[in-house]
Amino acid sequence: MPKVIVGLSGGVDSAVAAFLLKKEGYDVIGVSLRTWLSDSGEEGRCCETEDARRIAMSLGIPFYPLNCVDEFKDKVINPFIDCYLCGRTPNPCIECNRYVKWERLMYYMKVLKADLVATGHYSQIVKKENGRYTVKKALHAAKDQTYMLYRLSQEQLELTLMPLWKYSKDEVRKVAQENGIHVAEKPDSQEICFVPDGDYAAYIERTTTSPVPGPGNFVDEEGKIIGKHNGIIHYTVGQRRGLGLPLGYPAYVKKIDAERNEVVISEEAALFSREVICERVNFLSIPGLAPGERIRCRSKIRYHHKEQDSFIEIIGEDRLKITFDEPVKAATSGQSAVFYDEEDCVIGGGTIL
RNA sequence: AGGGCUAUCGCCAAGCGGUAAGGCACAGGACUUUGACUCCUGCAUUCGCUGGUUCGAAUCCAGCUAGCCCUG
Repeated sequence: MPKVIVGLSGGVDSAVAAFLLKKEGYDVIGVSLRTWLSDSGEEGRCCETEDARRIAMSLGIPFYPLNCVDEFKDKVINPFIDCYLCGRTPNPCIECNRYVKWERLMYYMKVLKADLVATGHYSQIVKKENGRYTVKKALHAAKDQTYMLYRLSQEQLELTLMPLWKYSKDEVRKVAQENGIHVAEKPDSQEICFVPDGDYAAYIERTTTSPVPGPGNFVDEEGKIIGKHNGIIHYTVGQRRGLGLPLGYPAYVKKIDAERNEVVISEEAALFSREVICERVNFLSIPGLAPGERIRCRSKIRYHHKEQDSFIEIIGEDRLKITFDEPVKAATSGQSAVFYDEEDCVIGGGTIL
């Protein structure tokens, strides 16, 4: 049977993924990626090695805790910080998946002479008729994680198994319970794994050696000063709470102007736009778009967003334009947009400019 | 110095003699493998102060205080 390297996070999902693969007869090896260490030495939710070790032991599979703190810092944390310092809003999970998780899993797959890697993501990997690999929305849309996976490479997808694609979260927990997996009731992960307290701004301030932009002005769309902000890293486009601006109507962040150290405020209606431009585009189900080619798809501009009818087209060197039928709210620079075809497969995605 | 107007939650603001609307802001919670959004809950025993009238006053009266406007 093929030998498969399973990334064990210490949570239920990857544990059950490993369990299912073993049951199917795969030669399963558990691997845990230690991606960061907090000041106190505690581990984040994404890499709780001890839980992972116990899971591997109870499944009776070999287990290797692997250190990738340096890569994680280089590929995820530093870009995350730089992104905020530029007034944008990063999505570290997407970068981590592509450049740390899969990169490392594939590396150890080769080192351990395994054939495949596997994770506990809720997503299906499919090979399209054109020979390209892509991810397809999981059967249970509530847990669909294709959005976080759009940046994976063809090679990564080709050699990956995601056994949970047809399961719901409840079913996964049930499988865990029935088979004595001790993390069956463990809560889902949330927050940024390397910022367990959720205060990412404080994290940036104590972590970076770069100067962090300080307080500046809140301005309205005409540029009129309407208040003081605490520093641009504290805000994100579409944000409402925490502004402290009693304008009489709900006030939202429309734009962050890092150059002027200003945060532009508007009412909700001004947040909508039909066109969104992306960079760093990665295609999955198709090799790319020809100049002038314009295809119909459904696109989402954030993880918790349902896909909206749209067209996509290339408008320049690594620039893709999405045109939505109906305006979408608060497209946020730094977040990702992902495009789906009529079969719920990911066409590709990119970072919103 | 005269005349007028206004004083209700952090901000805005209803109320006009019958026992304090609402919005914004804020806090807490839910949701969530990113950040947001959203949703739910909470948020003035008290109406500038002191007296008075009344069964009953934020609402009427008087004085005081503060702010704004006009005239000098």
